Amino acid sequence: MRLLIATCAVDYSGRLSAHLPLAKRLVMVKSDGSVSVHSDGGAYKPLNWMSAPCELVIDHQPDQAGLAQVWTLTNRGSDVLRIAIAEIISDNLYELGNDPGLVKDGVEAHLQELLSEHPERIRSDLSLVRREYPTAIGPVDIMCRTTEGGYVAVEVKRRGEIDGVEQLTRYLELLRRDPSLGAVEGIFAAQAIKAQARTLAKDRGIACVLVDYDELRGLDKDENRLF
Amino acid sequence: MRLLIATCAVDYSGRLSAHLPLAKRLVMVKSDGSVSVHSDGGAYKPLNWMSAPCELVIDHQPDQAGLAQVWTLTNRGSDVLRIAIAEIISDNLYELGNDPGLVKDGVEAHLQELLSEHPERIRSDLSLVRREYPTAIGPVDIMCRTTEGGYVAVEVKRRGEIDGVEQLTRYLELLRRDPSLGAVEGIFAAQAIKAQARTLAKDRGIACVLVDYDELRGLDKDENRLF
DNA sequence: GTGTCCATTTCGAGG
DNA sequence: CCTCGAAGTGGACAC
Repeated sequence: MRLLIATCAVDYSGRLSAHLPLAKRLVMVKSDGSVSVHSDGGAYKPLNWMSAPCELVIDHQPDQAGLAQVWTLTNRGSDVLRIAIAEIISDNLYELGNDPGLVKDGVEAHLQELLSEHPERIRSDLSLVRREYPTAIGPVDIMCRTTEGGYVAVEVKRRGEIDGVEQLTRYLELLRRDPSLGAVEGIFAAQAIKAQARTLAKDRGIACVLVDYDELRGLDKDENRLF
Repeated sequence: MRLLIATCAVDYSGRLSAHLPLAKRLVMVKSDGSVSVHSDGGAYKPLNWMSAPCELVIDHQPDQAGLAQVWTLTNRGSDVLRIAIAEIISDNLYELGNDPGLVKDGVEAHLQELLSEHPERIRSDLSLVRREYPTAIGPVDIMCRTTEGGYVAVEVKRRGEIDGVEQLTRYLELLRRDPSLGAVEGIFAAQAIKAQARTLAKDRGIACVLVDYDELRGLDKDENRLF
């Protein structure tokens, strides 16, 4: 990784056009060739960048007065990132090696997995038909049956928002056209559900269920302990 | 901005749990207090981070053997980022000052602006009623009338995807309940429209129109040249 | 402050 | 390889 602190102006032309006037910034060049230009504020997102794969050409003798170097980055598309460097304050190269990578826990996939193993936690009368129940417009997260024999389509989200309700509505529309299923209920299950999503769900006759990830995980662990 | 190259392990606990085993990485501390941990690959997104506002506490005498420092970052929520530093390879502080900021051109707002100035480019029989036409559930991007006097609601997207069709559908549902408008058509306009979005739009009786930003911008420039 | 929607989204999984 | 959905999305703007 190469870390350059420099006074520079940046122009990007591609999916949009963007310009950065001359100022002191960090230019990060990763070993895969990708480049990002950071200011000393804002979140982690750089002001400008070029993702790998891309090609870097450095002009050490730019025509324009006052410029030390001009970097031109291009990729397969028509994107061009041009970094005009007036002054280099520092320039360091580090050998970091490959990163062993991030381990995540607690994303939607885990929630869906735990809920499908404990459908009674969604509603006491439910049993699992299958996860990722296929339909023409995409898979229903969890398909269940009630003790009465009716079908229940469950949409799982970490955060319940309006688009999740829309998604479940589309599935229900389709499933209810299938005469082999009979009546199909809809349940929207999430760790937190926004008021507007809750309102829309109610309007559509969809039940909302709040789920507790930590509790579900605990349940799972307790069960495994029995063996 | 402080740039630290260090062998470190990272743990995040908050909206999810994540762990990074010991490896050499870049730790970037911005002047607003935010911290991000970067590997030497991937896109610009860091492996882990803590956004401002947050608080950093450094333990210079950690109990655990082999650790030089332990950084603990906390924010208002219950998020905790812990960076266990085994070895510091380099540590530099730079004074970058405030960034003058980015100037962008070509985002959805510009597309909407250009289209509302040239509604005939959406469909030849259209004239503008108004941009951001207000409804109870949010503004319609562009509202037009036909030469016949019918209304047409236009949803503008840079990239046409399924949620854009859903959004327009909600607007149309509402607008069609308004007896003062009469029949209301829907048009989905975008620089590119995905197959699934196109299919859903067709199913909903919504027309799709592809627009060329460069051509529109050219049109706009030509027109201005006349004066 | 809250809610909504865009983004050069990035990232990962699945076909 | 592309397509699709999730994200600790972040950020901007309206209400």
